[in-house]
Amino acid sequence: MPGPVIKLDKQFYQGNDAVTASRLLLGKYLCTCIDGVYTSGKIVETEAYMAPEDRGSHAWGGKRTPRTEVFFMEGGIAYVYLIYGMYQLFNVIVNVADVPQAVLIRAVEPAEGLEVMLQRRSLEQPLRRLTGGPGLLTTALGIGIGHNKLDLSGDTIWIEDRNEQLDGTAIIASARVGLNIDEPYRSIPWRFRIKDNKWTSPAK
DNA sequence: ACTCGGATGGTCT
DNA sequence: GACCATCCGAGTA
Repeated sequence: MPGPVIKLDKQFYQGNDAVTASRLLLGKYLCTCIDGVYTSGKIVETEAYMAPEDRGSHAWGGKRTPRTEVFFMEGGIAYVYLIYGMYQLFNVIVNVADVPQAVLIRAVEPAEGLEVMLQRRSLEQPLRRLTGGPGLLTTALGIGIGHNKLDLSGDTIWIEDRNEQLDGTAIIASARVGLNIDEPYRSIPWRFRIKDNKWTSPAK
């Protein structure tokens, strides 16, 4: 018998480090209600950013700037930023205040609101590029820079546990994507994805 | 199947 | 002014 649907709360976000949360978020549902329009997707790929030690993180070394201040808030809020001038990437800040950790959501599998997502992505068919990539899923779900620092316990963007079973052996861990940094952080396997899922992002 | 380059703008030195 | 936690279309095969 399936259990109840539970919205992830402060307990979850503040009670896990980024690596643990990255694994636990696989199989959960990222949901948005933007301008009254509901869409959702099952999280199938994540990456952990473990500042202050992690050189791959924007908050590496505990660096505080206008952009990184969000990292030092309590877990359970959104960090959304612009990359390459055109893509908006969605992260979840986790762990307690002043421990600057985040989980990047890299891919979701479309769940509800398919027509709206297709429209937002200007696609006719649900191809992998509908939601298979960090800059794509935000477009499909209607997430943007304006949602930076948004509290995920509200009713605009949130994550649900629908109590679906996820076998631990079905998780693939590998090196994170696109980081030009020194070892060991270049190669640490902090990218996680559900094995054999067609919606995971194309990058190696 | 793959490799390559262009688009585009905030952030930090 | 260099660097990006990216994506897509064009070219080659």
